[in-house]
Amino acid sequence: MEYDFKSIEQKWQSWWAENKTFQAKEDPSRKKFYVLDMFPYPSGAGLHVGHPLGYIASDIFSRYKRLQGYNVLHPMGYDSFGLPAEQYAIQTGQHPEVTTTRNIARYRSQLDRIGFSYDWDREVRTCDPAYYKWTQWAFLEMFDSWYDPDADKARPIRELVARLETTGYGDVTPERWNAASEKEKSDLLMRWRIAYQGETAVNWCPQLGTVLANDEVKDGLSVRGGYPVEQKKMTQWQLRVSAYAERLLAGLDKLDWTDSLKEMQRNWIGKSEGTELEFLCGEQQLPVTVFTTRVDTIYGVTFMVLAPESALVDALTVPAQRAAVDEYLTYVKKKTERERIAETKTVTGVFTGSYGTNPVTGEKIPIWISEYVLAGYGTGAIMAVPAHDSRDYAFAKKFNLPIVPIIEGCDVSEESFDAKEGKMCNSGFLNGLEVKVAIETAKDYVEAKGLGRRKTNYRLRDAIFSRQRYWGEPFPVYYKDGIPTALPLEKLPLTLPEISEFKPAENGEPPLARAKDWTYEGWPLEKSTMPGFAGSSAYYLRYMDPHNDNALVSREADEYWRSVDLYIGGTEHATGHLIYSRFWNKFLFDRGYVCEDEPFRKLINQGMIQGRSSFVYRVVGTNTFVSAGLKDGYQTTEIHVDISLVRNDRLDLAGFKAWRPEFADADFILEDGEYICGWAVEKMSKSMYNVVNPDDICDTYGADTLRLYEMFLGPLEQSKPWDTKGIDGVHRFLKRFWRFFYDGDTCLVSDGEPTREELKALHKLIGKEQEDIEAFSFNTTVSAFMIAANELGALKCNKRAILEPMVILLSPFAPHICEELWHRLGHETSVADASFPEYVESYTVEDSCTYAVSFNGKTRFTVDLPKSLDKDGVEAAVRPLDQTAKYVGDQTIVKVIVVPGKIVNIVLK
RNA sequence: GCGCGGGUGGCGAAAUGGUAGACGCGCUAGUUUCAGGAGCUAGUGGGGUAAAACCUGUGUGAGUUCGACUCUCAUCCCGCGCACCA
Repeated sequence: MEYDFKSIEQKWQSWWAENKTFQAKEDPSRKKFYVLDMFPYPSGAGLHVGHPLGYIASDIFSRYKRLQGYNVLHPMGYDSFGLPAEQYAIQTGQHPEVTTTRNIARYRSQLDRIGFSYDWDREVRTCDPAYYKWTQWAFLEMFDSWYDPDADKARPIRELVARLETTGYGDVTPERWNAASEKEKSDLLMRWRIAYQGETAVNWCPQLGTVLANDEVKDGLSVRGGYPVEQKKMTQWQLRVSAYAERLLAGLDKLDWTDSLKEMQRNWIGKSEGTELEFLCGEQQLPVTVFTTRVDTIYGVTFMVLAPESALVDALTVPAQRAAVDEYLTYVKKKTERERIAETKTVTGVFTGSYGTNPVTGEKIPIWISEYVLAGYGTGAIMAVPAHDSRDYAFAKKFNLPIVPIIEGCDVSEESFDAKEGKMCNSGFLNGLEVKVAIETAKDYVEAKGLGRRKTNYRLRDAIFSRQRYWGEPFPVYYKDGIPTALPLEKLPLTLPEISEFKPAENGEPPLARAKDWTYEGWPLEKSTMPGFAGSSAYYLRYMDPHNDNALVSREADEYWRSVDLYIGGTEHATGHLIYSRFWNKFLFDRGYVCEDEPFRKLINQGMIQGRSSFVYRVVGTNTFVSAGLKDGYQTTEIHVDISLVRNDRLDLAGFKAWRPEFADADFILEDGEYICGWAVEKMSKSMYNVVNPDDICDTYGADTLRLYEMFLGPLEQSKPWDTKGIDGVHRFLKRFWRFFYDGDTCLVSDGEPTREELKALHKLIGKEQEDIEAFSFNTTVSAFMIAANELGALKCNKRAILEPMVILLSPFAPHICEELWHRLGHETSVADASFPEYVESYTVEDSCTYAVSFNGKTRFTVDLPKSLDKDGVEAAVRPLDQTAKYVGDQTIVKVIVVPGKIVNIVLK
């Protein structure tokens, strides 16, 4: 019987499901390993061949760990709340739940065909009330907590209330607190709660009708849909992520993530250490605080700049400048975020008419307003040092403000000197100091004189947590006398009400305003819902204990599974999900609900798989198509052609004619009797006719081939184009592998003793597979299988003692064929429960000098050498021996290069 | 501007400082099969040769080294991230 992947794959997929082969159970007697994929958002388009790349890698790793004896948790679920389903609902009137359920079913059937070892009993869906009960619970816990900077962790809000009542906290005295009304108390507590309501500038997207978080906006456009976003002041629910900035930053050091991803998070958190200084400004001598990282340049300050949104603008504008300032503010306000970004090179600004006093020099300097100063960062006001800051420089040049260099010998006639190097001059007590020293000296000076203080700023903002949307978790909050009040825990989950239409209500309120009786005990419930990242922030915890109705995760389950050992997913979540999850987890850790403060110990980012589009070239004005190699002789238009009509860049002419009516009578100019298509690497999308569906690959080649091929394509972390033409290679390998066992219906497997050569081939593979899988180098592992097959094929080896371990080795990559062969070899239990073959190094040691070998690290040989060594050629006997490097005379051999028969080179130390 | 990755055959790619291009695709030749497809054998960086020999070759230039795709410096290009962040 030939390798019949179709029946094999179906058979074992059902068998695994029936036998619950991959069900994970807590078992304290066994070592655990938790392998997690970033769960997908089930979109209407279904999976293309790029989506499963990471899933295949994690599945291989899971199965590998299981063979190594670990108790593996490998779950899957769906991130099923979110904008696209709701946009679709608005357009079609279909309930998002309906489309979401349908999309999930499609995803599931696509995933099932690939033969993943998921424990589907642990599936979670973020839109399931039994799941989002715990999202709402976590929100209430955050609402019920404050960040205690002394303990450096979140604590119950009642502890803060107790302090406010007795000793006061911050600028709130006990007298003020105790005299405050309920409403005032609520407002005050919002200043400290982890989940709080507050007014800030938000990213408002009119087309989507909702606010968005910073990571949901890119280049002034919404990430979902690409609609323009504008800044707007609104009162919103927010999460105090900024309180965790330092811990989120410090925690990175302990994580086994790639440097680039850590760097992205560091950039996003944006720590900057500097100084805050007070300048007395205007007639009223208003103290204005500025933030700077370069106090050393204080003698070079020639003006100040306020952000247009700064609260001080009004007070510092003198009557004579009022009209000009108003005009400028109107101009700024009119601009969308996108225009602002596009025009960053244009320098704009206006003079307030006021002057401030440099606290160190006493000098009077003009105060300007400009949009290059951001209200949201630092204090929204800066001291400008045009000589040593390029933005200040551009501004000074434009408005003819003085530029005073304060570093010896620098030339500021053409551009500013931003580097932190050189010796200070024109700077009073700082003169002669190196810049780096001067920064510290100036900081000390300013603090000692009481002019300012050291201050650390972060770019990381609190997360805006409300969305004016329907398809998300409702906030478990109602407004009692206008005071935001937590719903009692026993009322959770607060389920989404049915509504008839998904558009915002006529009065501009969120869609939930359309719900009948959206109240609790007669009080109105919150009408916005939570954002997409809410449900994905703790899903990895829920997998540990998905059916628990009393807790997000039980203590036992949490203490057993602890945290994710390996997390695989795309890099697009670097500054969104991966920040929020870490924040969320740290919060739960602070409050004692989980035992690890970091959720994902190791993280791998799989690359994207791009499409490979094919083109035909139509000669302009005709219905004649010219082959790619000849197109230069004609004037042509490039037309995307469906890649299913193309094989190895050769066009299926009949298929092409049948594809579209207008091509039915197409003519072709061929080269060597064939039409060669052009190609390009582009994103996979329907409009480019380059989408490859994994189902189709499973139909023609089988899931095992798909799995092997996706791994073989190249390094996991690298982005690469999908090119179906290489797939035959791995498919051939599987067919060859099958033929080691069967020739037609004849079983070839014999019981003989393996030879040393055969054992060598096997153990080379075992060693390579262990090494490569641990290093996530799956493409070279697949190569190693092929090499082993070549070697064993040349040896005509059909011995059980070799083939049986081969089946185990291959099973993480190609589980179906291996399961089939495993059972045919007489086993009754799954190959997934076998043990990984033990590696014996001595089998792989070379016993002839066929290859170059070295003595450094892995020792393969010792060499008998004469005591006197001649660089140009040494006669020596080389003996195979797996021992460590020996001495030659009193010198250590560091390396010896050997080619057949002679020593090429010797290195001594 | 700052930061992080990368540049190796026609293509995807391998190479602890030690025979560069493993493995696969594609291509070429041979062979097998009624055929479709597939299988098997050999070859395949470039130049050179009847075949060898030989010369050359990992973006570019320098350096360290007996020896560099690999390490260091400079430079050019590509990808990604962050960015009027003071």
